[in-house]
Amino acid sequence: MSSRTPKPSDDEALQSGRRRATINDVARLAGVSKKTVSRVINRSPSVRPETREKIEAVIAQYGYAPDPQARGLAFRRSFLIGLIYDNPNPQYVVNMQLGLLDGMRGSGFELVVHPCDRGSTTLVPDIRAFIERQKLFGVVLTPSVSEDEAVAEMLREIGCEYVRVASIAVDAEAHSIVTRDRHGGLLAGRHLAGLGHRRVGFISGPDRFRSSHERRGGFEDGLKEHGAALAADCVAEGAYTFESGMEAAARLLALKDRPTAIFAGNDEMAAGVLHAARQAGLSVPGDLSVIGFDDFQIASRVWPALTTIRAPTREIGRVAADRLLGVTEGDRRDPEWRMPSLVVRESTAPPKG
Amino acid sequence: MSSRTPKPSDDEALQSGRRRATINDVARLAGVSKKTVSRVINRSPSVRPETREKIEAVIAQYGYAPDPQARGLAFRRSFLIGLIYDNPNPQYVVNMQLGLLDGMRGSGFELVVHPCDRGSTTLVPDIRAFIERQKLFGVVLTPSVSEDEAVAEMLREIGCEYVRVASIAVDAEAHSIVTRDRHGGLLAGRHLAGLGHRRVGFISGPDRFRSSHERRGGFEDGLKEHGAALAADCVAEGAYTFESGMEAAARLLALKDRPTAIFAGNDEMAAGVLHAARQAGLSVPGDLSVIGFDDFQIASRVWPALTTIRAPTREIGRVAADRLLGVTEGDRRDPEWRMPSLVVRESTAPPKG
DNA sequence: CCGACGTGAGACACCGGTGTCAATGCTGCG
DNA sequence: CGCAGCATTGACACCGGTGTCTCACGTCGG
Repeated sequence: MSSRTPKPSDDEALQSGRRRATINDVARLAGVSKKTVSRVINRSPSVRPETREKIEAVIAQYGYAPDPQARGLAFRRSFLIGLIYDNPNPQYVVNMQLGLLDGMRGSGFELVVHPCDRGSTTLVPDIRAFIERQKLFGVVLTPSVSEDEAVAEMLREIGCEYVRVASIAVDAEAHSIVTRDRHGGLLAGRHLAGLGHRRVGFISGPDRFRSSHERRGGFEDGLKEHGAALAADCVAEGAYTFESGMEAAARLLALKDRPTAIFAGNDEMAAGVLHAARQAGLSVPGDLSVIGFDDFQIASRVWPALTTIRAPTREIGRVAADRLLGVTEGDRRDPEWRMPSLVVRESTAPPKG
Repeated sequence: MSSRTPKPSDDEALQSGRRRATINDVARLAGVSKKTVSRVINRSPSVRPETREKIEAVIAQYGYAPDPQARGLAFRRSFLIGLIYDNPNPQYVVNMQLGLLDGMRGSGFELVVHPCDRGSTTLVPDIRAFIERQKLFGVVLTPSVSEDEAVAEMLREIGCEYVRVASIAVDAEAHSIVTRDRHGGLLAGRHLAGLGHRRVGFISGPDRFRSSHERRGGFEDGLKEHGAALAADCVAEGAYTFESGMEAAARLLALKDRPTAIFAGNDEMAAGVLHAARQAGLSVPGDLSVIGFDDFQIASRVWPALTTIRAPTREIGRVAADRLLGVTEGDRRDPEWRMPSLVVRESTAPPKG
């Protein structure tokens, strides 16, 4: 009994559940030192099995759980994981959160959310302050912050664990989760060209998003497989927003030789394309096929429901959490399940005539 | 100088910024005890102005910020706020998060997200474990967990600060933020009846959501103002989901004397109504007016764009954070800005003939 | 001039864990 | 039988703050 005996009232509170057990209580009740209890908690191998069992019995009996704050203070590190994002799409954010929580369940870690502004001049110090203040265990970065090298460098400098979710490998394997946007684009290209479309349009996301380029690159590859190609005048830049999609589509549909199909960089913009088509008096998919990217809720809410590329955002989130927490099994297991896939609905059809 | 002098290497690290300053450093450099520094941090009045200034100068010079974990350990409380929700709508969740973060900015608190399952039999113990483990400062509950009395009682029992966001006052004023769904329903009723609709339909949310009843109640009030009423056969129960809205609408549209307008409990279901109308060969708003609730992104993405009731979710979030952190000014200032409001788009029109 | 009193500040223990190092007991070997 | 060597365990300091109590130092009234 290394620690001072508690006042009777304290012990009473513990018995009745009004007070949570601490490591001192467990040590006292098990008749060992708190350090040994600490060893059991941390799975140190140098504890005799019978001692371990005795301690574990007390832990179970009183439902003891170590205090993350005290533990963190001693470890100089908290049990919090930060999600740092700069993404206008709520669907993406929520799915990513759900995926991360899937991967963190039962780990004792919690998720702290931190939206930020990629364009801010104080981006790096802001993120740094956030991490250092809370002594975060690690952070997950999603596009487009994940594509910022200055942020990554700062993270390395301060020694913070991190995982970057991006459409290409932007970092060492341990820090990078690839979303294979290029493959998604390929599926879109194959699908449209396979239906017989030859003059097709593409609406990209913002230039600063790596995914904009990957989706386009894959798209062109897919078209090529069927002998089609993306004409320069059929490319318009959007901003991954509904309005930008609508405007970009209006431009494409105003061309003399207008495309018979449009691949929009995400579902939001694809919804904008549908509106533009309606305003131009074109029917979808009769006069114009439309394909999106993401397969978020909106894809099935609009009319006609969008053919789109499903991005496994939630699954990606789970893998990111696993990676951060050092879980490695299941990660390589069948990488297919976290590849983008084609979801055919009603917005695509062969071209007329 | 109460604390031991650090090794020269430590001091060097501090100077170069490689090590963050602690309260001991500040105390030593200011020539006071750490307790006095603590007093300055906590705005204790019993510090002489000149002493305070001296300490504040050192704090500013070294960019000292107290460690939330150490502080939390001593306070027996963390600087984390939990968002506990059970809401299938990502738009709602993200807007609420943004609002909370608005209110928390600069406070030194962080937001931890915690989705849960209202239907789970272990709901109360799960939430309790979450709070006690992290010693949360407080939590924000949103519908429908916010309407669970067992959860609220547990929170009171363990002495956790909390704010419940709900459509009616479910608790003492300090713990309750009212979203005035009834008023929103009223606006919808006035709008439809004002346009001349007399036979109108209503699709409610799930029974366990208080908002389902409030929106309906307000709706009936609004109809009554114009001498209209909600017939019993024109009410269908949905689940606040797209599919449920579609199914409920299909039932209403199959009535012999079908309604000329439908008020759906939220935008997701309203989108479902649009699909059902299309399948029934009805044009909106020509043959059928549709009005939703929330004014989330989807409302303007569908076609025709939805007339809907805008719920100021983000603003509500900000108020919730203010309330939790004890900010009271600005709270009562102009309550209008956080009332639901009518947004007229293209899905409503006077009935034919 | 003296004692009561209020104010500002420090000493010390404590919050609930972990790191370091020394002590203990047991085993195997010369 | 004596001792090196390993496996276990504990004592103690420490992580970076706060609560409690004490003390030194005026000030003021009698």
